[in-house]
Amino acid sequence: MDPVDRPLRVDAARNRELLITAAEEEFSAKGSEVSVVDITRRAGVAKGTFFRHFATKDDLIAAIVGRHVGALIDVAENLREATDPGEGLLDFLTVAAAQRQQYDVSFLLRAGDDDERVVEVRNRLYEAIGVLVDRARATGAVRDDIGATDVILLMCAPNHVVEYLSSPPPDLWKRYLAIIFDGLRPEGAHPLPGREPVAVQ
Amino acid sequence: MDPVDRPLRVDAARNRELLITAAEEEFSAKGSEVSVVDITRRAGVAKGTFFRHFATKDDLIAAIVGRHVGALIDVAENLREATDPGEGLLDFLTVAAAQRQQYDVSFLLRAGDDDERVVEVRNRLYEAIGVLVDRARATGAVRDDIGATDVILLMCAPNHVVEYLSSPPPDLWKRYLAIIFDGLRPEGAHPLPGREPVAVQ
DNA sequence: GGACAAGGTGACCGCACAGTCAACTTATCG
DNA sequence: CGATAAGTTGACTGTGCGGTCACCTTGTCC
Repeated sequence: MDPVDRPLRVDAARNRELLITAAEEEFSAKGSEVSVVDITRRAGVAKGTFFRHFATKDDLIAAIVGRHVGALIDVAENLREATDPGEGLLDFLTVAAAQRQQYDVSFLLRAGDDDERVVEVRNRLYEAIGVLVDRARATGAVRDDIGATDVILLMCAPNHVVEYLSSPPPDLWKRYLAIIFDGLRPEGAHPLPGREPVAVQ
Repeated sequence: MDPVDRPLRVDAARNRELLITAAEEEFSAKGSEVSVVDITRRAGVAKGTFFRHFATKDDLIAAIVGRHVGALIDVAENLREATDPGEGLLDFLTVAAAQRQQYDVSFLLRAGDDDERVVEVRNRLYEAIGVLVDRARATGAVRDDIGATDVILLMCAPNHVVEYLSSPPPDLWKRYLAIIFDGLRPEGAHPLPGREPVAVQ
């Protein structure tokens, strides 16, 4: 339908990148309470420019999520071949938490978000995590009564819990990832109530 | 200073209670994104009535936090005498999570909240938790490299993680409390990176 | 270099929000 | 009762938001 996939003019490409970067920085600094003018002010462009590149604010969010979750999917897929699957899963969770420490877009993954692009990339990520969890469980690196959904739900917790501090040390999340991962190990595990929830979304 | 502490007129007392209850229900249903008109509509009173009882929206929030956190402080103080301190700590975390399942006001406890009434009641809660953690650690029920601040930070995680599902089973938090508490036990604990953060706020 | 489409701009719109207030209603008390 | 202070009401204000658009600027291509 589109006549040609004509490339962006150089100034347009630069402004688009400025907007995405500015948005990441704003979301990182202020959480989810960021307005379009906040973003354009940091990017140094006018409001109209924002809406030339992104039809709605949610479009920009989908672009950011695509970028970050795409990177995470790559990490997860590379770790499929890890010789020690338990280490592979822990490595993935570490990379994921470190990424969120810089640009936390995890609130964009919460259920109830109806944007189809976000849902699609989220599902691809969750499939990739499922592979890592299954391998880790098969080798006894994690307890056998947990599944991929459990890991997905717990994945963001190390980053979230440190937000109760007003200025947490930048790598405090490592401490809570270690505690939670110890809870996933088979040694000294107490039986879990209920059953694994069926799926995310 | 006040001339007399004259009691509220009966209709005023009833409306005040209606507003607090309606606010709890709204916060419980929609999270933190609740407007004053949402609350007054559910309470069945006009907007002006809200602002006669609470000077600002934050005043109402402080009243709700006071009520809920006060109840939690009572629970923590009663569990000081528990014969098994490990069970006592787990009982406290269970009651706290169950309470949040109904009315989650944990977002009101996040750092950066400047309301002094909220800060004061929060600190009293954290002191009470500190006693429970110290006793549990002294008897070897929890690993010796964690402290009260760690438990405080992890306390809300079981409720938060289930919010990534669109309609989680109502007691799914029990599963993640069990996993996290297993991570706090001494059996099979791997050494933690970093050190315990100094304090909340 | 000139023509023109692509891109940039900021005043503007409609809306939802927290908070105000003058006019009205009612519980309380002698 | 009747008087009056206490409480209620909803239209109103000001602010900030996401999004629009007519006009202006500039990169691109011959």
